[in-house]
Amino acid sequence: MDIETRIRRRRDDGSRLIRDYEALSPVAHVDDPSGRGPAFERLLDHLDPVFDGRLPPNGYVHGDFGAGKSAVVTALFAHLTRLSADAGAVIHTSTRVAAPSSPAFAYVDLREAASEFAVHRAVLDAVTEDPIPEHGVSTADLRARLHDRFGGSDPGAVVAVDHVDDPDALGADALVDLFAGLPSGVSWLAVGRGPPASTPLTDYTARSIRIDPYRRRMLLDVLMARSSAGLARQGLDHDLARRLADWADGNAHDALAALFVAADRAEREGRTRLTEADVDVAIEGMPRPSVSLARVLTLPANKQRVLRALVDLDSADRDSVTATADAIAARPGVDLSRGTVERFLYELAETGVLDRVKAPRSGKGRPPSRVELRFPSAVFRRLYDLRG
DNA sequence: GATCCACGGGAATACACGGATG
DNA sequence: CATCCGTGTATTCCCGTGGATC
Repeated sequence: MDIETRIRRRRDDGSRLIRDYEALSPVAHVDDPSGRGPAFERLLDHLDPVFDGRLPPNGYVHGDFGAGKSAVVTALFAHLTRLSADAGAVIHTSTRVAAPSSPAFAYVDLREAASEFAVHRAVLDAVTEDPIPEHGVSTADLRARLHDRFGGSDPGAVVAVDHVDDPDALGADALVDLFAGLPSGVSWLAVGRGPPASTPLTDYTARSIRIDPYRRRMLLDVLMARSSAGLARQGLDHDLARRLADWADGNAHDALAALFVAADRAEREGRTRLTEADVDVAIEGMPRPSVSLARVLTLPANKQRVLRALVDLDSADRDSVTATADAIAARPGVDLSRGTVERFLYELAETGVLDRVKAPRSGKGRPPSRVELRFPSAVFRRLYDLRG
């Protein structure tokens, strides 16, 4: 916990249950994910060559939703980046005075880098200090810069590429092409949910590393750690945590999301401790399978705006996609055309952020469908509003 | 002037149904 | 009875335009 957080918590009055939303957020990854030691070890084994200044081969990290893949990989790459910076090993300007002596590290989230251009840009941005333009320069141009940097005697870079099988991300074929176009001095570590056999990427990897789902005991630790960081003292009873952990069945995302919903409910009702009912209602209302809130919160701004309006709609306005689009487009703050909102809704359903269910037909023509959320609305609402 | 990308708009296609047709 | 057709919606698909930035 950093100093600012400590001060903020000290200042909070004792009557509030939720002290720190960020600490409860299923989207936030902590610096040192508890209980993932073995996964760290296996990743370090894979990356071992970098400690001799050499490049490891390409790899693929896989595991179920909520197993902690992103948590482990982001934490590990953050540490490695820091270490190599501290060691002065990396000097990354285009006019560098000394050549670095060991590989650089970059973490790229395909949810945020949604095009070939954006991926190239993200890699460059991570390994250089120079600002990289966002416009006015072609993708080929950026690729050329990467070749300039990593084509020759430079020790190269290891790039973690997260969420390779995200429905909104570049497709597998595009990724294969993209990786093939990278200079030989770049080694990649793809991260996805699917087993190795499910992606053509593994045709180009030397190793696959599986991250197992959280064991019950570990998930319990995660819940207790997060609630002690984010809730009032004694806010979460051990038995209730166990109940959440049992229900979540190894999925840390869902466990934390449910905890968040339960805490939100308790707080709204003025309590300073979670009750069994809070947890029951939260679990009851969790869509399963759910879509990652991190995914929802990295959607393009206007799509999030549409979703933000959607979660506040009365059910009366949600009888059909058309009606929903009308209601959303009419809201202040959403200045998209009705047609665009409607298209967004279809697209969001297509990629699994929303669900389309048959609605009772109302008169003539093709029967309409209705959209339902695949994520807990309370969590999205809070986190979205928190970000202003 | 170049580049990327989000929007808007609308054409094309799919679907459901009832009635007409063979 | 099986099929086709017309009508009214729903859904998908595609592409030109323009803003923002370099």
